[in-house]
Amino acid sequence: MESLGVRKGAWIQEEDVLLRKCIEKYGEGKWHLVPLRAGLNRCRKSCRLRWLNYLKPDIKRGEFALDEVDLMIRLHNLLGNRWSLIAGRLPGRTANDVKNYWHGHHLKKKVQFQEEGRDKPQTHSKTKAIKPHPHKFSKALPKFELKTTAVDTFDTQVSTSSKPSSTSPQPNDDIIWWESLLAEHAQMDQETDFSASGEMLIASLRAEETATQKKGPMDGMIEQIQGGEGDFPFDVGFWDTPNTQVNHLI
DNA sequence: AACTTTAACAACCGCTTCTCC
DNA sequence: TGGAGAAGCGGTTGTTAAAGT
Repeated sequence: MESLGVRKGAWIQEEDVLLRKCIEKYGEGKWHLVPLRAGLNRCRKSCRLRWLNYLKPDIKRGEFALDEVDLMIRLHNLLGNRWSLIAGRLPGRTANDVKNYWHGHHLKKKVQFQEEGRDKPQTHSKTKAIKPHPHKFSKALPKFELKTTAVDTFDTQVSTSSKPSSTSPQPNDDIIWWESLLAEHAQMDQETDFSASGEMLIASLRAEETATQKKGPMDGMIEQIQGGEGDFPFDVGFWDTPNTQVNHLI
């Protein structure tokens, strides 16, 4: 329960200053303490969102670049409306930014294309999304236990793929499973450029696995797919020239 | 006035921690 | 001491209101 009588609506500059000072002093996290520490009459979630979507120093503002849009479309095609995961692969962009852009710009263009009877833009009429693994893993969960639940039709198709056993994790089994899963997905996308998405992910995962042998294959992948801010090929130039750098990986 | 853009809220979910038995 | 349920928290996403053009 949030305390009664908390302020709502647009933030004023004074509040921003208080919040910024508080985060600078105590760091991110412990959001339930932030209103108290900052002396703000706001609920914890309001403070958190204000920081993450607006005040955080590394937030990139302004128009989305073409390569960002391209990557966004690819990831949306792969993941569905998992805005936080998509934003995690777009440095400086927040889930809110991505979501707003998608609704404000991308869907509008999509409708425009359809109305003009032109070739469909780079999106699908029906998203076939891969539901990523849980954002956090319970300590009680076996290391390789996957918890995939159906998102829409795609997941039911995917469920027919033989998933690696959680009880006997074999090296590469998870990669192989993802490989076939993404290959299925890529096949559905053959008429578009998005077929590269799955291969990009697989190539990245393999590279990641090689680079971090000390980790299990899924560890690296999960971290990446969860949208962490670690080093990931997606962020370092793989996508600078969409659709052109994929070939050398194949 | 209509449309677009964007910040913020509300609802929901999953996980962790706490409390009780 | 361990299990079950409740409560709290952080995080995500859909929606909407307000500001801007």
